[in-house]
Amino acid sequence: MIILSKLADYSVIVATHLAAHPERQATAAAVAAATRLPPATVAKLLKALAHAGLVTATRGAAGGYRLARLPSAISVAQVVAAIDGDIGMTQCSVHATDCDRTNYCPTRPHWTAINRAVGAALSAISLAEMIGPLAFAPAFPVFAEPATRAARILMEEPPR
Amino acid sequence: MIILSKLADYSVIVATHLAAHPERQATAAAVAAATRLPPATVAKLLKALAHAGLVTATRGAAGGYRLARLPSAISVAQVVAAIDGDIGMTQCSVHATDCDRTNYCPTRPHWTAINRAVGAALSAISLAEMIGPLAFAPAFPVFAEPATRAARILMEEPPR
DNA sequence: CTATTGCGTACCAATTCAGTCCGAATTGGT
DNA sequence: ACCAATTCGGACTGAATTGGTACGCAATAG
Repeated sequence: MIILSKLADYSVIVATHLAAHPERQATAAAVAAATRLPPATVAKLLKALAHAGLVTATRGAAGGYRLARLPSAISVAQVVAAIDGDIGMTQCSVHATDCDRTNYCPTRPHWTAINRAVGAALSAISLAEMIGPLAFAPAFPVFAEPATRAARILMEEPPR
Repeated sequence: MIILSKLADYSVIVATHLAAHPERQATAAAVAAATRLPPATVAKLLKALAHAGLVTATRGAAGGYRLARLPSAISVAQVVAAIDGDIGMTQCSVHATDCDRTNYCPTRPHWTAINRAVGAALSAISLAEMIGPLAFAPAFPVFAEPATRAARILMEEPPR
């Protein structure tokens, strides 16, 4: 099970690359060369990011892309959402009206809570943090037996 | 962007239904009728869950399915993994060898950390908790500006 | 004026996904 | 001994989504 689409994955790589070199403005081709991703696809991604307002584009010769804000002010969730749309675990959590089971489905409120948690996890990490070394280290084994409290999901930040 | 596949979503509903009625053993058709999901699909899901050892199947007349363990000992992550395979945010976090960018991709360690966090979030919730009322309530807005600490992602459990 | 670069859209190929069906194996009842 | 009910384990198909490309247009620097 792969949660992020390939394009969303790429877009984070592209955005992180821009964040790593904030001084110069890079063309789509240059970013593609640096990240070794397909040029046409990178161009498409940068267009989408520009549309979402995360990067600014200057046209014409000597044009290129540049982050619209500081790397610390752009979250991974925003980059992913620019490509894949809203984050949600299930069908009914994205467009709730489509699910005719809404009334008698007991799992729905839990899904929305889980959604919020996952979305928050991605919102909590900025591009600046993606460049640097690991800032946190969750220690839970992923497939452990269920813990008693869902609140203890992420770990404390280690002492720096 | 929808994170879980429809089948994984259904499988949680099916498993939750079994967890809600642990006394009787239900046929695939009965579960399908109760959940109003396509019968053939429910049968397929139950097969997969049985293969993963989460439910036990008894064949023959008066056969049916039953949870293999107590609802509190089965996590949502296990149900999802039985259908969709391992949980991972990106390609390279599931099968790391395929990604030839491993060496120079600075985002990879962060993804693995995020993966663990999401997997832990799903592992922390058992089927028993999916039946009952909400046990936790994350209060973070999903698309807020990135917080400084990724560790503060999930909220404290509210006083019961 | 021309080369370069982004913009928008349309398009194609391939993979994955949701769902169905069928024969075999197993068990309970008559 | 036989039959009906039910799961098991495949294969199979049709559709939807995704990844990736191509092309014409607009804008800008030199």
